Amino acid sequence: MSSPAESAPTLATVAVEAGVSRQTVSNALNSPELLRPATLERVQEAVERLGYSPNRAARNLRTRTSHLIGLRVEPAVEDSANALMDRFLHSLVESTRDAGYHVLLFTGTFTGTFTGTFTGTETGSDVSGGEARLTDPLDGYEELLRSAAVDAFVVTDTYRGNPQAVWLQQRSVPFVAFGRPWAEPHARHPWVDVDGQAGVQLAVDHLVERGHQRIAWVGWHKGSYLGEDRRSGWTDRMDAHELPTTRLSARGDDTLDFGRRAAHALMDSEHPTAFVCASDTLAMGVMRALDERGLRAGRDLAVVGFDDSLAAQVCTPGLTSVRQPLEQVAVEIVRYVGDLLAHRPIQTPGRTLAPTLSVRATS
Amino acid sequence: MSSPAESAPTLATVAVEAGVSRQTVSNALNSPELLRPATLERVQEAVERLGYSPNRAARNLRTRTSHLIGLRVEPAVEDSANALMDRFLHSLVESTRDAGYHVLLFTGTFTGTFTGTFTGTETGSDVSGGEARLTDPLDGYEELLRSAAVDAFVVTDTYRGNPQAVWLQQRSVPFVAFGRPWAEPHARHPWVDVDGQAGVQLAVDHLVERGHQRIAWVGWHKGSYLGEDRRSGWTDRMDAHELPTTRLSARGDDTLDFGRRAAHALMDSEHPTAFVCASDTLAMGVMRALDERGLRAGRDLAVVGFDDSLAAQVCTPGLTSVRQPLEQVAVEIVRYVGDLLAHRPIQTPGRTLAPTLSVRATS
DNA sequence: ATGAAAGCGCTAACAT
DNA sequence: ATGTTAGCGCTTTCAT
Repeated sequence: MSSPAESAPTLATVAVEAGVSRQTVSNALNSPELLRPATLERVQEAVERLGYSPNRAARNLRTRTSHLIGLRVEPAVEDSANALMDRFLHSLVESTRDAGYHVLLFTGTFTGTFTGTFTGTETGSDVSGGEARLTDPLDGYEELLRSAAVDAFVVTDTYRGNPQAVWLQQRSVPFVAFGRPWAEPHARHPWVDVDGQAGVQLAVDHLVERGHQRIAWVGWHKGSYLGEDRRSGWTDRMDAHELPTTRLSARGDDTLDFGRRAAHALMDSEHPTAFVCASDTLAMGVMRALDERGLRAGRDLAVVGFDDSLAAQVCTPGLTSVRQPLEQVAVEIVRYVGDLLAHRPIQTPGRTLAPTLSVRATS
Repeated sequence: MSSPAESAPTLATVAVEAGVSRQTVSNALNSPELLRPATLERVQEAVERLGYSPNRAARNLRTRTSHLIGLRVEPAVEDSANALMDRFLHSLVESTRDAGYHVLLFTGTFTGTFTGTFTGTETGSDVSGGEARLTDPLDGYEELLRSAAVDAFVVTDTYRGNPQAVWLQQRSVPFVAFGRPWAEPHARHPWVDVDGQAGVQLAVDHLVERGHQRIAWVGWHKGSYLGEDRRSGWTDRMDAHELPTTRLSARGDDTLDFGRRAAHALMDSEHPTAFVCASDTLAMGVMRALDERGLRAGRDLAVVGFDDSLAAQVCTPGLTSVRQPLEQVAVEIVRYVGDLLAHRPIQTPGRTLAPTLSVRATS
């Protein structure tokens, strides 16, 4: 690279430059403790002088590893506050780098378009309040693995009932999931998850401390494991505080409009003083409903969201929200990937991390 | 993969299965037109039956390509509405896939922490209203290139005055920039950018149509090329409509708090009826200021942001915002990457795309 | 249209 | 502690 014309140096170039054999250069890089200090230094100087970096393809071919971790990205959902991906992605890239890996992004091919209300779990989908693009949830994984393009996968969309997990496990594909294997309690792959129940408990306790008694839940359909987990934090703590939950719960799509309509319905009949929501998107819908009634979140009623999205941070008034420790999630995931690839036995197959509450003006 | 024990099939396995030589299998994959239809079909059946995918490392070693495109990700900035990355990233992954490539993510190593107001352009930084993590803007590129891990880069943070572009060009690194080479008008690398001036013009015309006459600008520091480009859309159209701009402009950090303070200051002395902002983050700050004065965006005053972030979409009232055609940006970038790697001459070194205006309740 | 030979750059296994 | 040999799986000549 130092001079554009000459081709990149190889092990052989460095070997000649340092006056040693190719193997010694290889050892200097991979097992420096084998070299006599003087030789090591001579080789390192040559490496430095030539600007040598070992060719990845050659190394990958020989070692049968790529030091790449595959991550399938789903389309960003419009009209939703769910911007977790940015934060998680960077944390993941940083963690993988510290472990000597890189992240390879891929995507599924779209198999069609779906309009209506999403209910099933057999295909991935991105619901944006109406239209969704359907993708085969397994598309892309197989080819990357067979071609040895990646060593392992990080699977993030397991919350839909993760059909991937079953398939990947059957094929003994190395992967770590962000999300518990809800539908398969006996699954034995490593996973990292955030305790949604604990997060909502934090929210409820916070609201009770603030004097609220009629606290409503606005969440997702009954079929959603994640949704029910978060909701259980509400029922648990409400029961513990001996507060009513009857008719104070609404379940539906993860859309702004459902949050809005649910809030209107609840306010019409049940007069809650606070809303706890399964997502920031729903919370934004609740805020919209309050606004439409001339009410103000934080003064007239309290609202708490889930995800601590950028929208929660910058909207007015600032939305109190449960924050997932994504940085820590990424670190734990990469640790598991390391264990997997080193064939170290996985002691605990899963790890649940505790979220925190970002308190802002709406509560 | 079909049976966990047996190792992955290779060209040789397929050749035996199909009763041809290894070379013929290779041809079937890479130059199918060379084979007689009957032979081709026989080979394809064998490929299918064995679940064969060519080993990437071996192919990469031989062809000296990786079919990987490197993208450096910067940390997600907290307390900012700037969630462009999600949308852009997915578009890029999709476009690259269609072109037979994958995206490899990497990150710079942090060299320190910075507190205060960002002004320089010599290092990358992420300003989050106070503390920033500094990274060497070139870190990571060189090693990936020397080791042939990637074929080319997509460089996204060129708006800071892109020191990368100069360095990468000097080394004749193949890369395409998202963002014009503002500081180096004679740079000859391919780039794709969005016309910020045109976006703001759209916003101003929209507001004038709505009857506004005192339209204020809330933007970034004078040193920001991007910021000045967007601002010129305001001055241009204001002049064209023969509307005043004097003392109606504020420039500062890209933070919610600056937007808020700027809005207060402008309202105290200049009584604007509308605000056009260089970013959604600033617009959110303006909305905060309005709220603090008991005013309502969309009823009492108009506000327009830039980026069409998720926050703009879900906040109440919905924020009118300039939307960048990121999907198209990604497509154009990948087209340039293809030209670059195929050594096709680059006809036009840069391409500017027109944004649109997403009109919502604040205007 | 198909096959044989060579070699990309590296590291594992073995020898010294 | 260093050198020698072989081969990972593929594609690029070149020959048939």
